[in-house]
Amino acid sequence: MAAKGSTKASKAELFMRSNLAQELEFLVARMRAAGSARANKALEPLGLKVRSYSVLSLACDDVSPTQRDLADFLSLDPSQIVPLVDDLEKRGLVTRIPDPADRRSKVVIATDAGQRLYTEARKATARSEAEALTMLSEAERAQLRDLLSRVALATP
Amino acid sequence: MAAKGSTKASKAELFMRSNLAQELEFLVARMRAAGSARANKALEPLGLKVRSYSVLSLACDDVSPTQRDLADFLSLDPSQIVPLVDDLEKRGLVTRIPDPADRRSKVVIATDAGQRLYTEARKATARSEAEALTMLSEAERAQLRDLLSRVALATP
DNA sequence: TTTAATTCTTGAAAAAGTCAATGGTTTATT
DNA sequence: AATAAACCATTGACTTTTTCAAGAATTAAA
Repeated sequence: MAAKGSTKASKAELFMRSNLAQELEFLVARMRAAGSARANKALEPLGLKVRSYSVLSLACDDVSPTQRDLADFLSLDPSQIVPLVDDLEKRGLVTRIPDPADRRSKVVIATDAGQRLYTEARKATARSEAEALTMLSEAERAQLRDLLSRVALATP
Repeated sequence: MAAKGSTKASKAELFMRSNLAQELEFLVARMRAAGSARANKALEPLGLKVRSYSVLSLACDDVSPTQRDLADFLSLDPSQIVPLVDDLEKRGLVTRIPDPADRRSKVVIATDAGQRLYTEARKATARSEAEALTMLSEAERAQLRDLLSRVALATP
């Protein structure tokens, strides 16, 4: 093959040096696109997506999340939580428990079946995350996790 | 006010310690949600969104992106690029130039007006990014940028 | 030359996001 | 205590985004 102006490899490098590629917002969006595609694939055999997995995870945790809590923490509209919990509840993975302290709220708690499925799902997302981070050392992964959590969990 | 079991502050801390909050995928999704909301607001006065800004940025750069390049680099379907470029082109900010080397492709290049708007828009996104990173030192921001770019720009 | 791939584009369908309104409940104000 | 204001889950309408498949034009491979 003769020189054709630009090979595929050098073009990729060109894009990596673009101004946009230096912007954090772009890098985060790109990482999220690749990451959620990969995670969705890993979760598919379990009948979960990133969204429903996130709800299930919090329902398994000891945080006793109300649906409002879920909406806030997952950056979703409260109306989006409804069908997510509906689906998990229909499948017997979580239950809505009216909060005794505030009967407006419903706390979403995992059933035993939900806990078991979560254990499997967590393995899948861990593998998926490891795949995404092969180019980083263990120390670098810890560093990235620390920096990201400080930014992502900052109280607005 | 009497102790009510859990204050709002301690509940937030509880969520921050949840298993989900340790997952990179989740942190990235959350950071992206907050970041793109903020950036969209910052770009609104200029008639841009994160998407159209990204296209404009690459059209201003010296990478001569085809629409396919834009789709790949921005993690979008090629059919999503069409209306984005349509809009920018209607506003006289970019032009579609048929690639002489491959007449199937169209290279998207910014006009002078596009370059000028981009200069303003870049200031807005820079401010937006700075707002999001107030809790990090300059060294930590550089570190985060480095780690993120190594992950987000890795050749799949 | 024929076949296969690729690029842009269109259009349809599914999924996700936004927003206002409602019934039931709690908090704040008077 | 009574009234008003605020809040939660849910519904429904609406817009935007995403995903796919197909087609015309062009290039690459056989």
